[in-house]
Amino acid sequence: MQGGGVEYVILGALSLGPRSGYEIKRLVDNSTRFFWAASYGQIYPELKRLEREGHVTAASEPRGGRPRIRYTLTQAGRDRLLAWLREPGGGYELRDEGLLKLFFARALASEEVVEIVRNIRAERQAVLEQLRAVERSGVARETGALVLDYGVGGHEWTVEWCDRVEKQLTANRQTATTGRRR
Amino acid sequence: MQGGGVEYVILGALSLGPRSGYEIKRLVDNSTRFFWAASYGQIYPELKRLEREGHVTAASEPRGGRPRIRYTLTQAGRDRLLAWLREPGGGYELRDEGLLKLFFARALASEEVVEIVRNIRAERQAVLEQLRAVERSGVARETGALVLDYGVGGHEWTVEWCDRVEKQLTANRQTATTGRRR
DNA sequence: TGGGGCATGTAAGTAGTTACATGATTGT
DNA sequence: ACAATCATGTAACTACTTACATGCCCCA
Repeated sequence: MQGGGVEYVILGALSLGPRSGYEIKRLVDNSTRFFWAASYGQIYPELKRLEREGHVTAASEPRGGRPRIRYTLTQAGRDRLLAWLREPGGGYELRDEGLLKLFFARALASEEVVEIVRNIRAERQAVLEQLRAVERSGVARETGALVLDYGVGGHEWTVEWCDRVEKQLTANRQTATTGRRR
Repeated sequence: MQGGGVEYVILGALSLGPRSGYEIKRLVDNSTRFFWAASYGQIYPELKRLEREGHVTAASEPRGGRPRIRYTLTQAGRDRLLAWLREPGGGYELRDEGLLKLFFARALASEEVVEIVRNIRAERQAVLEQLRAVERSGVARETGALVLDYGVGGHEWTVEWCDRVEKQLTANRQTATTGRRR
């Protein structure tokens, strides 16, 4: 995936129908951002680039005195999207501060380690809530619902994992304090 | 978390004992990279910055004619690490091309959607294999083992999710083709 | 009449990757 | 003699975020 990847977010968003940059950003912010974020600083310049390359067309459609540029996918753009969808690749990258902390938590007392786990749990629980709100809002349709299901399920699993670990850590502390083992 | 975050990877790595930049990179590549990657282009300049700031000290310890700079955590550096570990924050960022494809897969026939799911599965299965290799190698100790357990469990869950979805999608296709429902 | 949302855009800065340059040592 | 690994470093580039600038529309 050369060129960053915003390209496909935009092509994908426009495959659902013509949209303005602002509307694409809205779509990103309440769906793809959970697995692929994008800022205005990426979206607007990329829309211009895609227009130059003939993958989208731009039409000025002001709403009242408010300017508005509606972008539409061209056939070339649709072909590009389909080609990408059919490519076998599909890597992922994660940057998780909570896990990084947990990884280096040896320097802490076990009560403090539990604190980190609780923070991770709270964080994921909050995301889970957001995902469930998306679910209720019914924004996700068709295949989009699959990804949502993955997100909800995965976060539920993570929250349960945190609960298990917390119990395990506090149990260890108990037996250690009581001196029953180790 | 200002300043990018490599800072804490390095501080954390050095909390396990003095190390060279090269050795830190090795540690990153076979453990933290799964949730926090770092390149030489980040590590070496950051080590110099941390030295200037008094969080680490550098000592030239050549191995034969081969140069080698061994960095050691100072008390200030250890304090910095502990302060960060105790901060409540702990966000995460994900960039997953497979999920992005799945999200926009409406443009594809259902056999091709299955193909995407299979690709995601293969990708995760490969990571799972790597994690299990780390597990067998016994590199992870103490709290590091917790994160490894999370990684293994999470990837197992994902692989199972892919299997469920694949079955579901092929079943739908069957009934659709047979005309039994919808 | 003021705040929030709609709407577009960019400049400046930060972060990160990649590729290259250099060279010694160890094991086969 | 050759490859792999140890070891340090940087220049150039790409990517991304943040903050700002601008201004209209709608509703309370």
